Amino acid sequence: MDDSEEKPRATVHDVARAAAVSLATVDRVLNGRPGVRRSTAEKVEAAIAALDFRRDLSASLLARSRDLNVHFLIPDGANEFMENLGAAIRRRARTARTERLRVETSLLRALDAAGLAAQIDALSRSTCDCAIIVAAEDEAVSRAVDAATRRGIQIVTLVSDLPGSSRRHFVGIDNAAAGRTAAGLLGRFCPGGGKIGLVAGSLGLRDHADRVAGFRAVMAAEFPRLEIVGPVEGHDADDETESLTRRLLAEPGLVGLYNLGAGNAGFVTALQQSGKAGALRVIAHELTGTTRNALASGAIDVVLDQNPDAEIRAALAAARALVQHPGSRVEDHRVEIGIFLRDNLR
Amino acid sequence: MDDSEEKPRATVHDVARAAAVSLATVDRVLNGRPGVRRSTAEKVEAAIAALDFRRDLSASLLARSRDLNVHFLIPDGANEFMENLGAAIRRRARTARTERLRVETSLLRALDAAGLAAQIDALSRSTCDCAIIVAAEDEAVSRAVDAATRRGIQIVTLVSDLPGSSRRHFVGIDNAAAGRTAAGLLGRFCPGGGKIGLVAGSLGLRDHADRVAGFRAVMAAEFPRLEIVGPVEGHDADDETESLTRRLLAEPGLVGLYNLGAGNAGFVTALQQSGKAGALRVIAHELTGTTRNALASGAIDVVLDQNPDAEIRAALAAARALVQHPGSRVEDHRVEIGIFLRDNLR
DNA sequence: CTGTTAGCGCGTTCAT
DNA sequence: ATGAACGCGCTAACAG
Repeated sequence: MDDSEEKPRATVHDVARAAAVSLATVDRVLNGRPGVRRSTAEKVEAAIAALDFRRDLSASLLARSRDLNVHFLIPDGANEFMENLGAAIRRRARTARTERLRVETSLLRALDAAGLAAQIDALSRSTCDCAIIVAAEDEAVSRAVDAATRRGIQIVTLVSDLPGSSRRHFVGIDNAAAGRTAAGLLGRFCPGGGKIGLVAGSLGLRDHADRVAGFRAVMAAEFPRLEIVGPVEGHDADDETESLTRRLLAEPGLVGLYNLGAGNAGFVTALQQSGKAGALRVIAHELTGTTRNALASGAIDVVLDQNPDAEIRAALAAARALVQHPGSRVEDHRVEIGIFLRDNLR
Repeated sequence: MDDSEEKPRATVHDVARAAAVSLATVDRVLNGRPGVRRSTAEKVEAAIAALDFRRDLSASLLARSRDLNVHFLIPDGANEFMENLGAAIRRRARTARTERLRVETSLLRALDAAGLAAQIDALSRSTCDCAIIVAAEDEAVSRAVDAATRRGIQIVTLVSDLPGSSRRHFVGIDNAAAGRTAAGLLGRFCPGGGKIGLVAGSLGLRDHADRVAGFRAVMAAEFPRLEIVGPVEGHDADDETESLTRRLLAEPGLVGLYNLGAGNAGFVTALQQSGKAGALRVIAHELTGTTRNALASGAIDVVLDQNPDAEIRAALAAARALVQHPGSRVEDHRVEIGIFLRDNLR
């Protein structure tokens, strides 16, 4: 009825004995420090493999009387989502101290690639085991990531990926799936057919483009009676989003709206003022004060959300794993898309 | 730009010094072992509070050269959900060994309260720090939980709560919210009005009753044009659920179906054979092989899911916290309700 | 009842 | 290039 027996884990002592060397030598090999002959190193590697040795991270941190240092580099309050992300980090940071985890956060000007690259270059191995960054694709940033990796600092990308670089891990949602889901819901919400208005931030942003593509694919395949109007591009700014939304709302035969970008405040304002709030089926992204209120009032039906807490948790778990096994690859983590109606607001 | 400074954490040495006693005495107080005078213990407690001391769990486990022992007591393959839960435990158990966490699992006959109580009574403090149990409400089980708690074993309830007992923590979804969400979606799916059929396992089960209540509340408040038929009770058995569903499907004017219990295989069979699959809007619970296929084929529109991995993760986190701070209360953890269409299947 | 001490698995001087 | 010895925060066996 119970699980099987398990043998105790191998320790550095076991490895040292098996390789016929001292503990210090094993430690040097383990941490890639110099001062060990090629042949000796190989004996140790062999012993490690043979015994399936895995270092005990906790004991390691204890011995160094040092915490695991993780550094977040994220855009400053560019929008409510980033603010929520920051809040999630602070929440986690408090309980993290108990687990010998120390998280530092640097807020950077949004979209300042050069500044971000400089910050990454400034990271030192002695005060930072792993950096978790939110970055737009950029050549300078990729180079900084590569350099940091060579210095032994693990890099994890969050929310938006940096495919070309040597980042060790990505944490974020599947944006094409988010777009598909929005279409699946709106299609079922509007069985009578009609027009659906699309509001984006910028199609130059990878995540926005992915959402549009997913949305289009499902609409075309499953809901031929619905016609897509747009997308318009509000550049994630409230005022621009508001006026564009206002124009969309004037479209005759409009039955639904999908805002896949930020700028929700402007979006909701236009919706309320049109007098059509509640009569149209509406989907937006990210749970924030604005969207929560709109859910409660019925102006928005569904919010798709990338749960900041889940993303932070996944990123920190990845950080731990990477620091513990600097060699092995940790597979990317797609965070589940949160779907919220007023009925399941957390 | 960075976070504030933080002072190093207090250690047992600090506490011993502040209370003017030895380490051993501090340790005795910390672990509630006998052999300490009342007055001495109070001095130590005071010092602990004053220094905001928190024991280092890893160091503690290291010193005892012992893992954190967590014991799962769950129903055997009563249904696909429980199987998924078991699979999630096994998945987690593998990576857990690295973190000095040892998980043991006992599978029990479903709904055998006496058997469960006996298993709990058999738990020994020396081989089990925390038990995580899935239990229906029962007096004997509650008593066993209380006894175990007195023996120093932390008890966490999973999926279904045991409100009367001294269980230290509950992990599960908000079932009323799940019911509300189903209503919110079906209501929007069927703007033309009509009848919605309700299929339950048993209204004697707390979670099922909660779902029905939530569903009813939202339907009454927001969708007066929809009429509820049922609930019928299929007792989570496939054959019974199938015949009851078949009867519901004969109802004239039916536009939607909500199966809030198990027995999905029977439910889907009835649906397919009626020839109405795809024409009705349908919501069910728990992602399983059956429901995944039904989502893909279009027989089911939405599946509400309590993510087993998330529940296991939350339960283990609670176990850790409880063992680390046996005194303090850890607030219950409501797992988010997963909402899946064919478009965001993971 | 209370204190002393060795040691858990690992990292780190400091010798050799 | 390699090893011995001590300490990290905590527990436990043994003295007193």
